[in-house]
Amino acid sequence: MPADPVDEARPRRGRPRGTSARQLEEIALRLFTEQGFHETTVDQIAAAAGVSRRTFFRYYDAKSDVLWNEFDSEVDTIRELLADSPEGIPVLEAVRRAVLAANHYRAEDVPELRMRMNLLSTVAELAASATRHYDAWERAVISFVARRTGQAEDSLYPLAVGRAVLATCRAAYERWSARADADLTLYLDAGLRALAAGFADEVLVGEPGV
Amino acid sequence: MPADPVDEARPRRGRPRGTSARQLEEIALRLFTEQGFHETTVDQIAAAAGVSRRTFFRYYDAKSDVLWNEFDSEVDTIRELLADSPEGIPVLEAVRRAVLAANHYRAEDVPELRMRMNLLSTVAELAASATRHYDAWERAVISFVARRTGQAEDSLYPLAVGRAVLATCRAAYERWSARADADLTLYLDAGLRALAAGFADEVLVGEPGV
DNA sequence: GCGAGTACTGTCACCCGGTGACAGAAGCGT
DNA sequence: ACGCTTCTGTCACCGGGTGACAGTACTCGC
Repeated sequence: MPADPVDEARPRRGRPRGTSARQLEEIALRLFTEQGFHETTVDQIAAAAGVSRRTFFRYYDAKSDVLWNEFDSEVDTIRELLADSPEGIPVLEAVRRAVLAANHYRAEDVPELRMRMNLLSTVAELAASATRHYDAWERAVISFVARRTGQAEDSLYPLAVGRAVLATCRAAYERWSARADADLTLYLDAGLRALAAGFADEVLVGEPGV
Repeated sequence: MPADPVDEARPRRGRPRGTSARQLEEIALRLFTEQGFHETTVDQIAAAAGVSRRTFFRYYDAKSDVLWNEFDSEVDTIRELLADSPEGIPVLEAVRRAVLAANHYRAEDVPELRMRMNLLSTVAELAASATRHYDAWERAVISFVARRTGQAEDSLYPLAVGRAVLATCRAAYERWSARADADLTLYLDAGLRALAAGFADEVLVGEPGV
């Protein structure tokens, strides 16, 4: 995402924008759900927003980036929460708290969130694009673990923890978006607790309260 | 990968193949390391193999698939090892053993393996393509966990275990390909043991024996 | 109000990855 | 020799993504 440093105060200098990253995301989400990801061309999204194809690519580097707008901003939240985390508690416990705190959505945003996540986990190309966006997320955790354990960021354990935490969260996201039976944070909590317990056989026997 | 059911006995019916998936992989790996992934076009790979561009896409569905040839076959090994796993031992312990057993490479294959992994973890587009290939790997673990714990395959815990295991292995792969200081299996073993211990702070303090 | 600078926009041309259709090439069996 | 089968090359096309460049619509200083 090249520009768009948040919708600031009105008085800017040059020509005003013809659209916004957020508007493009909304339109894209609607078109994707209506007619499918592959069946929707960038031209269509751009046309629906009243801009040219070239302009679309000035807001997003790729067609598959258009649904990640909101998610990307969540990373900063997690990084801050981890930085403010108290010293005493175990690493995974701190991570769990930060993740849960960052994943509270307003009830009115939930339907859109579910739509987006359904697409992100269903369409192969979108799932592939996840890598790049989760990277920053992962690095936030990795840095935190490396700092807490006094290791280099390219050491095995910080790397493994960062990836495993992310993987667990993605499992929770997916489980949640597939069925509409419980709160997202409930799954995140259960998954991360199981991870911290080493996925011992005892904790694997039951589903979290449905 | 559409066709290529392993190089069978010679006497086949129609026109003989002009190349093989393996040869294309070797050529691609060489060109990618020499001049970069993006700088190498499919035309170049095909030309170096003496076939047309169209033929390349009959061996691989995408340019970014060309380095996954060997890896894809490894999945069957893991699935079999998990199926033959004794009943008594914990789930994660069984998974760890299967992964370690499936990841023994002949010393002469190691340089190529490292080249490939370097590219796969360095080039963004290749890292993104990993999703699809790891999927089968993940599902093997998920099925196993679901069977052992008596849960559905789309339940949270099997999903989380499968993803977390894979994530840990990827961390080990990456750590290994970045530096050439120890055996791959050593990192896999250390990572998976740490995962089974819930990444408790005590085990995170030291690097595995270097 | 008027020009200068600024920040965005559209148009155009181009490359490359990926696909469907179809004809041709090179082996097999009888 | 012939048909069948399997692989191949050529061609045409679509769509994602990019660089270059000109145009547009603002704000600011005067």
